[in-house]
Amino acid sequence: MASLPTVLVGNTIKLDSEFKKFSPPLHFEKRKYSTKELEFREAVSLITQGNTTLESSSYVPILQECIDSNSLSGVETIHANIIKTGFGQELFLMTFLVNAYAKCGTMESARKVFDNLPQRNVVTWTSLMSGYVHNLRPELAISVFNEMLEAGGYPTNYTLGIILNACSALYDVNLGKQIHGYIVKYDIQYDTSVGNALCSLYSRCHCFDMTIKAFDRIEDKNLISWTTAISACGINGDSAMGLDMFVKMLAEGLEPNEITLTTVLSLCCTMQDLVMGSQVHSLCIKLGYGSDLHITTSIMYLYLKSGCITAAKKLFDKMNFTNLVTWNAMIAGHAEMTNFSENGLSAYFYGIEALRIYQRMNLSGLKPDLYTFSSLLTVCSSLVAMEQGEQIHAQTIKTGFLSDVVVGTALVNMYSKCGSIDRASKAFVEMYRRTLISWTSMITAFVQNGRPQQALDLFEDMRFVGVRPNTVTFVSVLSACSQVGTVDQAMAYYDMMKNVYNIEPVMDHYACLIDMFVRLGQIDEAFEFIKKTDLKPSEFIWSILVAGCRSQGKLELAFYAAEQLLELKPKDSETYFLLLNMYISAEKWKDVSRVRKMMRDEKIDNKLLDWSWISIKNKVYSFKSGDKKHKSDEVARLLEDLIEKARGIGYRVEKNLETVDEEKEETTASTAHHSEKLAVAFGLLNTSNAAEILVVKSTSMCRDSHNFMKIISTLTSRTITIRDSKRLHKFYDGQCSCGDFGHSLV
DNA sequence: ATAGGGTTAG
Repeated sequence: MASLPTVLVGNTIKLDSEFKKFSPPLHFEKRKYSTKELEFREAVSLITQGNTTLESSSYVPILQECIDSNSLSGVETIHANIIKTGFGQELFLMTFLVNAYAKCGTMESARKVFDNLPQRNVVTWTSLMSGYVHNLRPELAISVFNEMLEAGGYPTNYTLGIILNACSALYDVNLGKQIHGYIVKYDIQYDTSVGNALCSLYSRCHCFDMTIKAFDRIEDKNLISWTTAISACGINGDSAMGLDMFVKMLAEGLEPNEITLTTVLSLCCTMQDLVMGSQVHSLCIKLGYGSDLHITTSIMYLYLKSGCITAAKKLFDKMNFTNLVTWNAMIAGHAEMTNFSENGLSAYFYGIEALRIYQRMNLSGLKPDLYTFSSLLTVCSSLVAMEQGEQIHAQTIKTGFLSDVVVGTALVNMYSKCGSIDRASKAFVEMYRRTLISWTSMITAFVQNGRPQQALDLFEDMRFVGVRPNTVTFVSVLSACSQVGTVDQAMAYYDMMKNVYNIEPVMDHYACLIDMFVRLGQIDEAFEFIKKTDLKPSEFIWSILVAGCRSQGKLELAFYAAEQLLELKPKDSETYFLLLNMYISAEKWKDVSRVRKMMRDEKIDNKLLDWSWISIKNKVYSFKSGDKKHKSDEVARLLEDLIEKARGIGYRVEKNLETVDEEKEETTASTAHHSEKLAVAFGLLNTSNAAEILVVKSTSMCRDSHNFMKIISTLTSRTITIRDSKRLHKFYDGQCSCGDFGHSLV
C-alpha cells in the first residue's frame, strides 16, 4: 500500500484562477513544427553529420519518431546533439526530451534532464509525473506531485488526470478521493481529461456508482469517456447496461474505434451472446477493423466462452498474426472449460489441451505473462496436477509475475485444490497485496481442506483489516459454519450478511445452512427451514437432503427427495444411478427394474463415466472401473489384500452398482472396483512409502469407497487425497477432511 | 504535456 503523501493532508493545493479557466499553462506555446516535410532519416543523417542547420523545434518530430520506434539510442544521439548545438536551454525542447526518455523506459535519464533544466513549469513537472506512471512507478509520480506543490507549482487538469492515474495504478482509491475533493472544490469535474481519469480510477477500484457519476458529469464526452464507462459496466458485471450505453453512444453520432469495439465484444463474450456478438462483428468489418488482431482475438474468445471450441480453433489456425493475447485467450478459454464442464472427464481433456497449447506457445518463442500463468494455474488446479503447478509456481518466481495479485490468488487456489493447505496459506501470507478474492480464496481453501475454524478466524481478520465481504465470501463462511456445526453461530453470520452487509441470500447460502442441519442429523429442522424461508430448493439442496436422509435411515424422505431431484434433473445420469443404488441398498429389486426401465426410456447411458487419474513423475495414469491397464495383476492383488485386511477391522463392502451383478441382482465378490480404488492402489505401488497419494475422479465418490479410503489411510499410514467432482477428500489416519458429509449420493 | 481496450483469480 502506498503511504499517504503528507502534503495532501492539509489544504496545500493552490489552484489559481488561471487553472480554473483551463487557459494554457504558462511559458508554453504550441510550436508549429516547420519540419513536417523533413524526412526522419534525412534529419537523423544531418544530426549525425554534425551539420546543425536545424532550428530547435525541428527536433520535436525526430524525437517523436524515436519514441514511436522506441529507440533509446536515437534519443541519446539527439540529446547529445541538442547539447552540442546549444539548444539545451530551450525549455519546451528539454521538456519533450524528458518525455522521450520516459517513453523509452529510462526514468534515470529523464530525471537527470529534468534536474538540469534552467527553469521548471507545470508542463515539465507533469511530463516527469507522466513518465513515472508510464514506467510503473506511480508512487514516484505522487512524490513528484508533492515536490511540485511544495515548490509552489500549480496543477492543471492534465496534472490531476495523471495523478489520478497514479492512484489508479496503486489501487489507492482513498488518495484518489482526496484529489477528487479538490476537483470538486474547484469545480472541474466536467473537464474531459479529469472526468476520464476519474472514471478510469473508480472503474479500476470497482466503485461502479462513482464511475457512472463521474461519467455523467463530463461535459464533452469523447470516445475515451464512453469506452471507459462501457468497460466499467463489464467490470461491474452489468454487461447488458454496457451494451445499452454502446447503443446510446452510436445514437449520439460517435463512431467507435477498434478499442471500443473490442470492449463491446468482451461484453457479448461475458453474456455468451453469439447473436449480438456477430452483429458487432459485422460492424467491425464495416468500419474496416475486420482483420484487426484485437478484434479477431475477441471473436475467438467469444467462440471459446460460448462453448464453440471447434469454431474458435478454426479461427485461431486461420489467423495470420497472433500475439501473446491471442495465445492467452486460447489457453484461458480452455482453462475455463475445465471449470464449467459438468463431466470431470471432459474437464480433464480441456485441461490437457490447454497445457498443449501452452507448449506450442513456448515453441513459437513467446514468453508467458501474468495472464498465461493465471490460466495455467487454474488448469493445474482443475487437473489437480500439483507437480505441474509447482513448476509454474517456480516460473512465476523467476519471471517476477508472482507479485501479481491475480497470479498469487490463483496459486493459493491451485495448492488448495491440490489438497496442500500449508502451501496454499504460505502463498497467501507471502502476497504483498490482497484483494477480496484473495481473502475469499484462502477462506475457501480452509473450508475445502476441512479446517472450518481457521476459515472463520481468517474471515474475522479480513473484516478487521477493512475488506468488505461479498456473496461468495459468505458462501464459504456459512459452509465453514456447517462444518463446525454450531447453529447459533451460523445464524449469526447469516444475519450479519443480511443486516450488516445488505447481501441478499442466494441458493448457495441456503444450501450451506441445510447442509449444517443435515450434518447435525436435524432433518426435520432442515425441512422446517425450507418451509420458513419459502424456499424452492435447488438440485444441490435436494441432493444434500437425499444423502442426509439416507444416512439417518429416513428412507421415505430420502426417496421423496430423490424423486424431487429427478424432477429437476430428468436427464441426469447420476441421479438415476443414485436412485438405483438406493433401491439396491434397500434390496427393492422391483424398483431397481423400474428405474432401469426409465433409464432405457430416457436413453440414459447404462454406464456412468467413472474415471480416475493419478499423476506420477509428470505422467498421468488414468483408470476406469474394472480397468485392466497399468500392471493390473499387481494392482488387483494389492487391492484384494487391502480389502481383506480392511474387512478384518470392520469394513464391509456396501451393496451398490459396482458390486451387484446386473443379471442376478445380487451381491458378488468384489471383483469390480471403483476407478479411484484402482488409482490409489496404483499410487501405493508406484510411490515411496511416505508419499501422499493424490487422485482425481470424474464423478463423486460413493459411500462405500469413502469408507474404504478411510480404513486404507490407517492401514498404510498414508495421506490419500481424492478430488472428486464435488469436493476434496483428504484421508488421514482413518478420518476424512470432509467430515463424512462430502461423499455423496451414488 | 495528458487520457482508452482485449486475455487472469474466489
